[in-house]
Amino acid sequence: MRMSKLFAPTLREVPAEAEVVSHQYLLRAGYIRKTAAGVYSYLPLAWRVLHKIEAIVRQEMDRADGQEVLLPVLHPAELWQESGRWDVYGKELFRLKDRHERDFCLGPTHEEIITALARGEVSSWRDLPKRIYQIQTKFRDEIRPRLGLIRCREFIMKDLYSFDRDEEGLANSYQAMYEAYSRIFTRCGLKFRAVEADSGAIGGTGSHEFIVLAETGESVIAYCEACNYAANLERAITAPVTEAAGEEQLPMEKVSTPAQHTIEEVTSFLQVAAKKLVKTLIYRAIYRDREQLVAVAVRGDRDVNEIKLKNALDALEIELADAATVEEVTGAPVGFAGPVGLNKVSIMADPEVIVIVNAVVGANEADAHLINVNYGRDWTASQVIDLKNVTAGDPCPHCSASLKTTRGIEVGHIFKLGTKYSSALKATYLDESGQSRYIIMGSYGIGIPRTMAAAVEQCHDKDGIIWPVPIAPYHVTIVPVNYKDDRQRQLAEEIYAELMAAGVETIIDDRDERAGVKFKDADLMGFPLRITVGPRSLNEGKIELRLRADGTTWLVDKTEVVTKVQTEIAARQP
RNA sequence: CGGGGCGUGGCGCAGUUUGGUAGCGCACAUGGUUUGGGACCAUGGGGUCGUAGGUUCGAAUCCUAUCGCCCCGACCA
Repeated sequence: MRMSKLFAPTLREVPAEAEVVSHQYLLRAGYIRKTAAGVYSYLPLAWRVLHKIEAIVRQEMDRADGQEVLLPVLHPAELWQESGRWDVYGKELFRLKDRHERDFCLGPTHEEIITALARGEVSSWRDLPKRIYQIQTKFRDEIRPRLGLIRCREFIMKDLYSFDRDEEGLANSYQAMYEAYSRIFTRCGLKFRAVEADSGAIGGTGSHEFIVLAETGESVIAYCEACNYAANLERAITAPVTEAAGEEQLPMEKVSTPAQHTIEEVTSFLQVAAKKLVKTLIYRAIYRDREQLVAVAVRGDRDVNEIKLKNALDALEIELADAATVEEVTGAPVGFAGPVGLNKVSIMADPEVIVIVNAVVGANEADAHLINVNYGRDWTASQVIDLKNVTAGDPCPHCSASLKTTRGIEVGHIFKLGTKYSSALKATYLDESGQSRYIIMGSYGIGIPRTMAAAVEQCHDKDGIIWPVPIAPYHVTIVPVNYKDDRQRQLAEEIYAELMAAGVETIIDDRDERAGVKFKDADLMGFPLRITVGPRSLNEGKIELRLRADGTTWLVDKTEVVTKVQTEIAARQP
């Protein structure tokens, strides 16, 4: 490709709307342009990168017995009503009507479509297993699109659905996908971790997320370097605490703590560690037909994990109760709630709380706390269940080594669905004994543009993108320092022709621009290799080959350029 | 949806407080000088100041409404 013809307008300045590096560089280097909030046009360079990612995904899906199809974007409401998600999916679903006032939506995911397809076409155990996938544009009316390509309202996703006869079959499919995903992201040249995830509203019995490690990510994960434990913070757990040793239980006592509301205030006022405090929060749990208030007790140095709480309560939504409600329930202003004598609501306690000896808790009256509170003697919970966020340094639940935390971008998610959709949509097959059974399903997604953005988040420097070779839009760019110089131009064109003939994906910067401009653009666009044709090396009869990643430069003979380029590219294909 | 911020040429911004008919840098075009890390000089083109009402002799500027965009939160494969 000739730079003079390439449609990749670069920007010197950072557009004001771009906050994260992937967004900034993809805009500046001419890969994408925004069409509306969370809706982007992919320009030629981006489209090449996306194709490369898709090609890797296809190969691995096919290798794992996936079969590619293309399903509709436009979904009739009936299928979504049948699964119940027409109501449940909420405002995130893009809805529309046709000219006859019939309801449709734009597909945010395709469980309904694929399950409806399967129920018509799969009838016997002989038809299973099947693994069907597509790469297709999805629509989700996100509450807040953000971070450029990382959270869009329209995006390309690979989604595969597995259909099995039983749990064992599902386990096979799930494992096959787990391995395929690991290969995909490895082949894309990305640093990632597969983590245990909350399966959320999608439901099912198991789920892993594939997280590309990057500081700007929306996900926080906890992982152990000593064993292979890794989980999204939403569901990460820590090894159970053992009984605190030795300390003798003292008589409970009320102390005055005027205007000491927060954990920090109380710990410094009473000179006790936050670990000795019980943080008591009042939550409102919302169900389909009712609401319920609960008190949640975690250790003073902990944060409540609202996902765990929501799951434990099996509620549709949960939210912190407002100040008036807290006062009504506890009889005290916010900041003085405690589990002792709290009888208007049930109490859910984190296991760490009940082993504290001589704890400090709110007294349920203004400006007072209780000290030397002990579980069992002074109060009891209606349920003791893990409700906290783990933090770095907590012991690993598997091996007790110290957990670490890091941020990342969720690029893939695999779910065991079980019969959630097959039962709702009546997708059954006849087993070997002639009995009708629901098909056991799994669903497995990869965000393609998000993967591209995640790669940029992970692979860049102050000058621009540094593409991993497997997903780079072009492998090498040739920069004649002065294209108008006959000798440089001829040699550059010669090398270009040779590389093209050898099948190397090459750009030649044939623009009448100053060298600096071409270098800057090449760095910004992130091609892994750069060939510089200029007087310096030309006078020695050599060509310069430079590695974008670390600036390594080789002076090679003209006749060896193609081989050297091919060698360096091959060396960087995981 | 709650909180905050912003809409002025393709991009980045000034001008708004104090109303007087739009400006700077980049990019773009032409000519010249340059040419190994975003050159310089000269000339030039391009903007109903998001939109709609209102106030006023006069509105980018004041008022009202509305649309769009960004950030934080809630939410979310």
